[in-house]
Amino acid sequence: MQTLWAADGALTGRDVAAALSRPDLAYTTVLTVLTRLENKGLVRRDSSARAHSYSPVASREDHVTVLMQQALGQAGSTNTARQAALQHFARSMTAEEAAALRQALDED
Amino acid sequence: MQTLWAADGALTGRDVAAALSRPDLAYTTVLTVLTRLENKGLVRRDSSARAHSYSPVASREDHVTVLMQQALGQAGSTNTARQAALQHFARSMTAEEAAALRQALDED
DNA sequence: TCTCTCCTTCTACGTCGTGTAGAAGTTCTA
DNA sequence: TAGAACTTCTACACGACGTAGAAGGAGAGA
Repeated sequence: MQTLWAADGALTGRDVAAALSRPDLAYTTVLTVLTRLENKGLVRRDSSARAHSYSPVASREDHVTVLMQQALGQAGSTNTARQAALQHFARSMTAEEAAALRQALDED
Repeated sequence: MQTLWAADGALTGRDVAAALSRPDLAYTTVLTVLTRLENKGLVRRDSSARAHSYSPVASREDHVTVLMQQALGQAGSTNTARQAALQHFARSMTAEEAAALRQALDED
């Protein structure tokens, strides 16, 4: 679903349908999905032009961050629970990811 | 749903129903949910005794880690995409969380 | 101006996950 | 042997999602 968001920038419904890896999909299907994404607040619509154009509300990175925070929320609300979960997560990462994360933490 | 897993250890269906914060729930409802969790591989069942007992397959921390990795997967498959997402995530954390994560990374 | 084309909006249908639970069948136990 | 405790089967409502057709409005060229 969000796969379409790889093509970033403001796109019209027709553009999105064309950029999609699924040419068989009906145009109205794409529109419906875009409308639902808009209702969920993931996408913003510009209705000024005749062909409405859609753009992502948040960057992909921001979106992933929200998802990760939600996942972390499953650990519980206490600090210790969250920290324990983070420790497990840290051990699950590849070396490159760990390095990138460490660097980001140091930059602060 | 997973709220029940706060009470850890192997519990029988009756135990789970009792430990639940919702006394109004029918016993069979709890059983159904447990069976579904088992089908999803989140819970293991021991059918040796008459009253089957259920225990979590993975610790809460492991489960959260899987969820976080899935979320991270939304960033894309390339290293740069994942690292960018991790950097955003790092900035979204509280100071305590960042400290815990840093420590876990250092322990390695 | 009229007609064709493009675009949006409305409505709909099947499927799946989930919350909830009753009915029926099975097995201990007093 | 009867009752209690358990499991299993089946079911229903509901919301999210994927998919798409029908209808109606507006711009553009003849």
